[in-house]
Amino acid sequence: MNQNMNNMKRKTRQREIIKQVFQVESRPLNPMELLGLAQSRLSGISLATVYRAIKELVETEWLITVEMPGMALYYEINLHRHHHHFFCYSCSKVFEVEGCVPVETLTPKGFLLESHEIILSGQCSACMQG
Amino acid sequence: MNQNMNNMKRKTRQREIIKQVFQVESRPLNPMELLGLAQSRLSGISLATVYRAIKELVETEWLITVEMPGMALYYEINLHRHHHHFFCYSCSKVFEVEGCVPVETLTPKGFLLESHEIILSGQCSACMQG
DNA sequence: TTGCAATTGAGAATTCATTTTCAATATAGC
DNA sequence: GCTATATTGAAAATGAATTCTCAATTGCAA
Repeated sequence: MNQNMNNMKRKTRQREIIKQVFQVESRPLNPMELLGLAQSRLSGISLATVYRAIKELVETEWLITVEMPGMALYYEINLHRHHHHFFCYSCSKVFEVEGCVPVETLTPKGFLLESHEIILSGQCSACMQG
Repeated sequence: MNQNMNNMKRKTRQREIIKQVFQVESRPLNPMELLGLAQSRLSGISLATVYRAIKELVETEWLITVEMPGMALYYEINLHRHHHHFFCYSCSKVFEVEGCVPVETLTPKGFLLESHEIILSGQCSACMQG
């Protein structure tokens, strides 16, 4: 009878916590970072659940993928805003960077520029002070 | 007696061809691209040999690593020149891009910028014409 | 040419991120 | 509270890139 329940997404403690972590941290996270942060709120949470939640949240576009060169994927809340990233060599955290620069001037002759990515690296302010 | 031969690097057909391919293509190559191009010059060449040669050439700094977001590593001849890259969505080839833009203006307050990476993406001139 | 260590090819092994399996558990409609 | 089923945790399985193993081959000094 209750056909309406088929394939219905349920609100679970794990999924709520995973979204909370992204909101509280407000920076891109990779699956292992996310696992650690989620476990500090609910110790039993598993890596499989983290991956499952990420997958769903990317599919619904609540999260977007951040590809950092040479690293596992990071994910961040989809803010629908053009921006770039800063990678900290000390703590390996990734941060959002606002603004942009005129990269189209670099496009080689005859090439069509469709998108671009700028990755700054160095030390974040927390690591500079530590 | 002949201690001098210990650990000596030998000049082999395979290694010469691998270096030639980088010089002729003059763009970053990943191991599979390199294997294909090398095999067209010497059909028996194996993937293990390609990886071994890359490893040596990176150690001697004849090659440098190019990390493209979300992709296997690419390698390019070390020209000791600051530059960036263009990734073609159609043919997946990576090209060197000359010049730079003032990215330091993007650095968040309190952060220390040590290096940066700019990756342009779109279509290369060959794919635009095809 | 000879001898021997460096190098090679082929495939097995490893590594690591991610996905799947499945029995146990928990959510939501009744 | 009861029930159906979506979700979970734990561990096994997968997939892809890279490294290793080892017997056969090759480069090079003598």
